[in-house]
Amino acid sequence: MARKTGSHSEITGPRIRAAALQLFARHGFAAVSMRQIAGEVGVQAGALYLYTPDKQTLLFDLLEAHMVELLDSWSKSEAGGDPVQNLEAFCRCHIQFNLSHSDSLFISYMELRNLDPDNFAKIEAYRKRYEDALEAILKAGTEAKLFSLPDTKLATMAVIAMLNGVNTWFREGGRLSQDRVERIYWNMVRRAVGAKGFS
Amino acid sequence: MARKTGSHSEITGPRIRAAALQLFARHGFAAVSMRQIAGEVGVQAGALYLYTPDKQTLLFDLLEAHMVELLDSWSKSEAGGDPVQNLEAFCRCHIQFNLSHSDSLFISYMELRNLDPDNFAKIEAYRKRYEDALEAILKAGTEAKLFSLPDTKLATMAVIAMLNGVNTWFREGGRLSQDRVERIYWNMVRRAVGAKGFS
DNA sequence: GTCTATATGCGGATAGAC
DNA sequence: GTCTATCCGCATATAGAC
Repeated sequence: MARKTGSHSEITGPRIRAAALQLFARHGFAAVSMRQIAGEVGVQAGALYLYTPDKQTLLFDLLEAHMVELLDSWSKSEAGGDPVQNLEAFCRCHIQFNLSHSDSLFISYMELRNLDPDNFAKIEAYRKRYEDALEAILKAGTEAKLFSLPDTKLATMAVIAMLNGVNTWFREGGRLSQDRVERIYWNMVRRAVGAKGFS
Repeated sequence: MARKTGSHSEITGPRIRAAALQLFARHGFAAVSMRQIAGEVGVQAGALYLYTPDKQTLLFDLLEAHMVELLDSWSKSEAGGDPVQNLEAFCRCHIQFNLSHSDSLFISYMELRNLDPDNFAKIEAYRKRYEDALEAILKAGTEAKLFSLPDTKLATMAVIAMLNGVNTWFREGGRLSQDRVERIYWNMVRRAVGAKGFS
C-alpha cells in the first residue's frame, strides 16, 4: 500500500525477498511474475532490479539464506552430549526450524529444479553438510552400540524425510501441541534407529 | 520424429500424456509450454487440443491416473494377514510403486498447488483414501497390542513421509539393491511403530 | 487428425524521466 | 529510489485449410 512516497530505503530489499518467498511458496517460482512480486511490495516491476540482478538470483538468494540459517540453527542447538541426546536435540531442532520457516523449507525442496546448475550445486553442498551432521550422530551411536543400524546413510535420509513430513500436516492450534508432536516423532525416531533401553 | 504422415491414431493421446508427465516432472507444470509437449510428441501445438480441453485438465488427468493406479496397486497387494504382515506388504508395495512411477509420484506432490480448487479436492480425496488404508493397519495392530503407538494418525503420516523419501535418493544399480532397501526400510518402520517381538 | 496462421495477452528485463 | 514506457518474445487457445 505504500506508494509514491518519493524515496524510501533499505527496507525495500528485505520486503522484496519476503514477498518473493511467500509468492514462490504459494504458486511456484515459474508461475510468479516479477510484476506480482512488485505489486505485493507496493513498487513497480522495474524497481526490483535495483535489488536483484534477475529472478534466478532472487530465488537462489532465498534458498541459500534458508540453508545458512538452518545450519546456523543446528550449530547453536548442538548439545555435545551422547549420541542419544544429540539425536533428540537434532530432531527437535529440525522440527522447530522447519515449522518456523515453512515457506522457505517448502521452496527449498520444490524449486531446486529451477536453479541454474551452478546454483544448484551450491545448495546441494549446503544440504550435504546438514545431512552429514545427522549421519555423524548416527554413526557415533552405532559404533557405541547405542543404536542398531545396518546403514547410517539410509537412516539419515529416512529420519530427515520423516521429520520433514511434519510440515505437510501440522497446523498451529490443531489437535496436538508442537511440543507433543516433537515428543511423538522423537520416540518414533529413537525406535527406528534401534536405540537401546527403549522398547 | 514422426511427422506429416497425414493421419495416425489413438496412440497420440497416450503419447501426449507420457510426454507431459516427463516434462512436468523435469521442469514443472508452469515452466512447460504446450509447444514443448507437442514438440516431444512430434505434433503441432494445436493438435494437442484434440486430446485435452486445456493444460489444466491434462495435469489433473495425470494426477488422477496416478492415484487410481496407486490405490489399485495396493488393493491387489493387500495380503489380508495380520497387522504386521499387512504393514510389511504396505511398505514394500509403496516403495515398489513409487520407484516404478517416480515421475508421477513427483508431480503428485509438486504440482498439487497448480490444480484448480475442484480438481485439488478430488485428488485430496484419493490421497485420504490411501492414507486411511495405512491407518487402518496401524489401528488394528495397536488394538491388538502388536504395535505401540500413541497416535496412529501421526504414525501414518510419518511412515508415508519416510517411505516417499526413498525416491529422492534411490538409483537403480547403486550401492544397494531395491530389495535390500525395502528390507531396511521395513525394519525401520516396524521398529518405529513399536512392533513386538523385534528389538 | 494434423497443420498453418493468428488473436490476444503476459512474461522478463531495460532506458530514461523525475 | 522509484516510476513510466517500451522492447521483444513466448504463452494459451482458436480458426480454418487440407
